Amino acid sequence: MLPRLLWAVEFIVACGEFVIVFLHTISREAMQAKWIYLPALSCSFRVDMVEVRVSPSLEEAHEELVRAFEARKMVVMVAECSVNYSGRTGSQLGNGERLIVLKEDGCVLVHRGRDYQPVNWQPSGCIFQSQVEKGTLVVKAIRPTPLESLTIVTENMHLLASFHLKDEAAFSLHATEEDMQRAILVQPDLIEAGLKIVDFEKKVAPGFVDIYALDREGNTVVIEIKKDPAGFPAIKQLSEYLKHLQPAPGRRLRPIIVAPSLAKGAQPVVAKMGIEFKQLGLQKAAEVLQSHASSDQKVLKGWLGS
Amino acid sequence: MLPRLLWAVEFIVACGEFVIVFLHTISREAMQAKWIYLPALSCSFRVDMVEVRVSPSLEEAHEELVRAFEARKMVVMVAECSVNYSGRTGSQLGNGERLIVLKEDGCVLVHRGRDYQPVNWQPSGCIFQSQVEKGTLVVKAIRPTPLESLTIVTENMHLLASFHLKDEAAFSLHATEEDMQRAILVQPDLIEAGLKIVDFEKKVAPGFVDIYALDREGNTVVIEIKKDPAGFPAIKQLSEYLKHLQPAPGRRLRPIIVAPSLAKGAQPVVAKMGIEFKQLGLQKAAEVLQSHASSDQKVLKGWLGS
DNA sequence: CGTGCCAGGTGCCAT
DNA sequence: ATGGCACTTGGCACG
Repeated sequence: MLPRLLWAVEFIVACGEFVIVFLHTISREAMQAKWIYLPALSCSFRVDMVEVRVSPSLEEAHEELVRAFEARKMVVMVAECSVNYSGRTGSQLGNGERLIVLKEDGCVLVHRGRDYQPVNWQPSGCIFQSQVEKGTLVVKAIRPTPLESLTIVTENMHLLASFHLKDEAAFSLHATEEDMQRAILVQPDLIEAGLKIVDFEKKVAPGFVDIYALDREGNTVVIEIKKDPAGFPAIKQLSEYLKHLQPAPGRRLRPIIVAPSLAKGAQPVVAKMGIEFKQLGLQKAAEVLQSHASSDQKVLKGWLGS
Repeated sequence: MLPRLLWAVEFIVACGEFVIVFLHTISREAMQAKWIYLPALSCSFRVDMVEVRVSPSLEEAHEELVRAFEARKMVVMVAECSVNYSGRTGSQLGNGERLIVLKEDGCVLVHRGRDYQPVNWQPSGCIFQSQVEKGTLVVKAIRPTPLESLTIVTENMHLLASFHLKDEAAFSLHATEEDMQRAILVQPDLIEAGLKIVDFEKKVAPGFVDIYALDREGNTVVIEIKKDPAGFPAIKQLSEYLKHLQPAPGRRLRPIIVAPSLAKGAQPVVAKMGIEFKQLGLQKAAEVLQSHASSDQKVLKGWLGS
C-alpha cells in the first residue's frame, strides 16, 4: 500500500486498458516523480473513453491540447481565464473561472457559472491553436469566414478532460411549423373540404407563400402557417403576399392564417382585412402526420418531383 | 510504492486540502477497497475546486449529483444516455455519448460531439431531480413556466465533475446596434449637420422609432438603425412607423435608414419610397463613442433625465 | 457567397 | 405574463 503522506497524485490518465497515475514525492529533499500503471478494473468501463487531468501544469495542458486537436477529440476544461473576442464585433471578459468546451468540428463554448447561453463562443469550422506564453496558456480559435478570433488566456487549469463521443443516435423533434405544413399537404381537408393544393413555398415578390391552393369553387387560397399564436407580423406577411397575387378571372383571393390561435389584438384586424383564420396546433398536425406515416412519404415525393 | 498490478484506481476526489484516491484490489479472491488520503501538492492549486469521478457507478453518481444540487454546484458529465424533451414541443434522442452540463441557476445543456448548439437544453430556473431506476440513472430538469421537462436516462457514466465557478469579472461587448444609436445621440452630425435629436425609442403604434429628430429646416427625421446590411424587413419596419407619424405643418417627413450598407435589391425600393440611406458601421460608431468617452456620459445622462 | 425565414430560439426591457 | 426587438443570433434552403 502507498506510504501515507509521502506521495501526492499529480494527475490520472486513462490510456488503453491501463489507468496511469502520476505521483510526486512530497519530500522536497528528494523530489521525484513516478508513473504507475494499473489495469482497468471493470470490463464495462471503456477506460480509454475519457482522459482526465486534475490541475495540470499549463505545459502539460498545452501538450494534451495539441494531442487532442490532432486526434479531433472533444476537450472540456475548467480554468481560470480571461477571454477576448474580435470579429463581427468585439468583446472582453476579465479573469474568472469558466467551463470551456472545444468540439471536434471546431466550435468553442465558454460558459460561466450561470445562464443557458455561453458568454463567449465560436461556431463550427474554427482552427484551434494552443501555446504557452509568459506563464499563461493561450488558446485561440480562429474562424476564417467571417474572420473572427476568440482568445482564451488561462492562468490556472483546474480540470482538463479529452475524449471522443460515440454517438450515432437520431434526433427527432416533433411538431414544427414544417410539420404543420406537411400535415396540410397530406390532408388538405384540415383546412376545408375540397381544397386542392397547387404549390407550396411559392415564390412571390416579398418572400414565399407557405401554401398556395384552390378551393372547390376555384378561388385562390393563400395560406400562411404559424406554429405560435399569429400576431401582426403574420398578418403583415400575408397581406404583402396578397399584393403580388391575383385570383383566376371572376374568382376571389382567400387569405387564410393557420395557427393554434390568434394573438390578442389580431382578431379585429384579421376580420377587417378579410383574412380567414383556421385553428391548427402542433399536436393535431403531429397526429395527422402520424396517421399518414406511410402515405405522406409518397405525397411529399410527388410534390418534390413536380 | 504501489505493488504493480495489484490495485486499480476506481476514482479520484479532491476534498479539502487532500486528494483522495479510491483503490480496488484486482485479486478476485480477496476483493477489497481502500481510500488513500494524500496531501495536495501545490499551494496555487485550490484542491477543492473540482471534484472528479472517473467512471463512477450510477449509485455513486446519483449521490454526488444530489450533493451538488444541494450545494448549488455546477455539474459536468460525460455519459452514455438518451434524452427526452417534452414541453413547447417534444423531442427524442436515442442512446449515445454526450456532454451534459447542469448549472447552479438551474439550466441544462446536452451537447453532442459536434455543433455549436446543444441538442437538448433547458433554460435557467429548472428544478433538478436525480434517481436510480432499474439500473439507470434518471436526471430530470423541470421548468415550471412554461411547463416543460427534460429527462436524461444514463446507462453509463464516464466522467462526473462538480465544482463552483468563482467568476466576478465584467463582460463587455463592443459595437452593438445600441452603440450606433448612442453614437448618433452624442454626435448627430454623423447623419447631417444641424440635426437636432428630439427623442429616441419613441413609441408609435407598431413599435419603437430608433431616433426621432428635426433637421435644420424643421423637417421631421425618423431614423431606423441596423447594424447589418439593411434589407426589406428594415424598410417595412420604417415605412410602418411613417404611417403613424406626421411632420410639422408645411414640413416634410424624412425617413432615414442608418446601416453599414443596403441589401442587394433594397436600393431601388428605398429610392422609390423616398427613404434616405446614411452609411454608418459599428466600427465608426465605436470610434465616435471612444472620442466622446468623457462627454457622452453627460449627454446620455441628460437624455435619461429628460 | 448574400438574402430570407424559422427556432423548443434566448435575453432584455417595456406596459 | 405579453409584446416588441436585438443577437457575435445559429441554422437551412435557395438564387
